[in-house]
Amino acid sequence: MAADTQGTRFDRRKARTRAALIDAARTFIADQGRTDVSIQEITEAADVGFGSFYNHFKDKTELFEAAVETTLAEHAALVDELLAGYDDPAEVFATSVRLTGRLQGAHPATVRILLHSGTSYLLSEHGIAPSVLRDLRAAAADGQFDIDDPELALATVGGAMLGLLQLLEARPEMDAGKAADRLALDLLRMFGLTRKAAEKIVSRPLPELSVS
Amino acid sequence: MAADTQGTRFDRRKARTRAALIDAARTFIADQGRTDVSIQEITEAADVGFGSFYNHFKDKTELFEAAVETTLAEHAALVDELLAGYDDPAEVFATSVRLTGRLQGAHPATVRILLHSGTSYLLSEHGIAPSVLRDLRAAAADGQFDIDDPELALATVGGAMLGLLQLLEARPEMDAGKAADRLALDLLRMFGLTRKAAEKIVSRPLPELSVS
DNA sequence: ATTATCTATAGATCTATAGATAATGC
DNA sequence: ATTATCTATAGATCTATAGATAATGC
Repeated sequence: MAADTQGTRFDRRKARTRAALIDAARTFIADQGRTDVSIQEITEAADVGFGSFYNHFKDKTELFEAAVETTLAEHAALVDELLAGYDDPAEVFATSVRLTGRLQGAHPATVRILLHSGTSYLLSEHGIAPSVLRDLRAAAADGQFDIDDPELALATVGGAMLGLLQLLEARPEMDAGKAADRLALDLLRMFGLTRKAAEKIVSRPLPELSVS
Repeated sequence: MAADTQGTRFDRRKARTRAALIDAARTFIADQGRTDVSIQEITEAADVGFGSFYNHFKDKTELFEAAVETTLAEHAALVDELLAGYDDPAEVFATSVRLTGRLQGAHPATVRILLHSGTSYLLSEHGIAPSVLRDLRAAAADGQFDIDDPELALATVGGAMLGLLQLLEARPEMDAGKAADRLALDLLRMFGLTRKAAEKIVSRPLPELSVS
């Protein structure tokens, strides 16, 4: 069997402990929305000795920051992978929105964690923000999108996206795909496309989002 | 002198203590982004005896919820008052966005608290959500806005608004008024207005936002 | 007389560390 | 030999309550 990771067996054991702690932290955020659990509860949930916590994190804040950043990174990696085949910036943008709006079924914990972090990570290096910003700049540069300030556009669409996820959490009976597609359409229109042009982009087939 | 409030002097004293606690809680959120301060720190900041806390709140959660709700209510009252003279739904909507984007100068603590609460209050009864929803429905009903699902529209614009506030927090050198007006324009366009029509609405004079 | 406020404190909880144990490297 | 893990615990902190005090109502 191949090793899970690079490095010695020692390193892998260490990484496993760290991952167990981060996973426990993520579960507390996603299931209970709480970050004020005791370190003891965390190590118990991670099935790890209490003292091991301090081998990896200075305090709880550091653990929860790592947990959120890990989640953002995984989300970004997922979207990146699914969008590998696309290259038109407007389509890449619209597809990111359509996919993220459909995330709840396959990755409910990720959605909860994104919502828990609120807007504080909208401009973060760790999530999809950098690549979305790149797409927005590209679409603005080739004249597809009418954008004045790409960072403002990024903050706007990121916030709107969180708003959609929040609504879907509150209204589980809603059709998430329909709502996500509508948001994508609205955002394209916000960038100056006609309804017709936007509909065309939004009705293209989506890559498959599989449960992990 | 007139009493601050209805009720007996007893009631007023009680209300003052409660308000001091809520104010202390708001200051902790706004200045430090922390809700994990001890009850002792809170009562000290409020200059209130420790035990008094329990006359008003069951626990810290209850206090901080009250603090956020109070802030949302004040924000809604402020926007309501400033918009008293307007009646065209599209203009009311655009003006709400333009004003809230300019909130930071006059009410920085309010902005911090809105951001701290993230998207969780986007659909709350206590803030401006109910009246924005009303405006969106009205604008959709008379054909000014192309909206399919008013709640989706509400979540979208609320999230976008939070995104703007987050960006302005991170980039204090930005021109808040310009950014807010641009967001208002973009959102109008999102609802199907042409750039020209949106510009016309967004260039109307604003009511004055005074520091309180 | 009533009720909110305040002070003091018991008991619970929580953090951070020290020292022992176990796993791996070389 | 080295290093992460684990267990145990001292000391700090924190919560919730009890009981005393002070302000107001009638």
